[in-house]
Amino acid sequence: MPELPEVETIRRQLDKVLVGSRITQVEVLGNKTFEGDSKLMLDKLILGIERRGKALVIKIGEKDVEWGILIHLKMTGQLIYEKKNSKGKFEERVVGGHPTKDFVSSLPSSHTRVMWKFEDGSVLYFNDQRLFGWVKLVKWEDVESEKFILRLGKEPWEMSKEEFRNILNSTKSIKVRLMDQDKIAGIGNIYANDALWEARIDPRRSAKLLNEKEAKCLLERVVKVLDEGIKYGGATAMDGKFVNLDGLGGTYQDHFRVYQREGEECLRENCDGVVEKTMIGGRGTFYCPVCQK
DNA sequence: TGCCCCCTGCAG
DNA sequence: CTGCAGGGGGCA
Repeated sequence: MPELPEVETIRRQLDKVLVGSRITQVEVLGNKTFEGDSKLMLDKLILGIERRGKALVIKIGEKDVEWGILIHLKMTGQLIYEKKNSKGKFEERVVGGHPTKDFVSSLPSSHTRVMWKFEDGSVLYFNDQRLFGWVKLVKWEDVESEKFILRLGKEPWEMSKEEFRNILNSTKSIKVRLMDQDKIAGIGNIYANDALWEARIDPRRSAKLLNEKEAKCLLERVVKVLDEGIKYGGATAMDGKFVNLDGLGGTYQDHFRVYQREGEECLRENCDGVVEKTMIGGRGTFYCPVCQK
């Protein structure tokens, strides 16, 4: 469910609350989510929180032995950090991921798959409704050679316009290509739709038919909407349900260009188009048929 | 390169 | 009840 801006928001939040904590207990519920020997995480310190594309990497260790906890939230994964005071009252709750009532319910919930408990009594929950997400423990030196990490393309910010043009050499639709994590990492359905609207490009067009100017513009707009997504803390649709929580209630949804705006007026000045919805590669695709060519 | 699959839950 | 959900892997 989360794309790069949502995962980056979660990363920044966890970085503030988790680094320096010591894991005292780990619980794995069910056998689908976690891969590795969970006992190896016991007594380790959280050293840092990193991100690779849409995956999080929590660096843990003790002395010279370091491990990486790879986490992919896929469509419905959530990370919820909860800290209570000595009276058992919520002191802090940091949430990120798929917007369900799990965010405001008592934990663990029926969707909790992994729990990490820390020395100070705080707990990190990995919840996942649809069981697509995964958590994997690997030695730190093996993180970069993990299959998922190894395949990832560059982040949009690191990509030159020449490199971007090269990855567009495909008969696939431009939208499908933008979302191909092996080619460029981090873009999902929301930001692909919105970046294409920004660049005035029809998402159904074949990637290889974009000219140099269009490709350059598109890369700029990808960076623009991702930056904006991060600035607004990602997109969530919890509609104020974050009351009393120091949460990750992002507000990018208030800035959607076309995503989920089917039937509404195109936001471009002097365009009288109405946003349409179609399916590309099995994913809902929103665009303005008037100004996106 | 397209399709189907992994799953659960919710809106229409 | 069907279709759809912000992801990605495997298959031919």
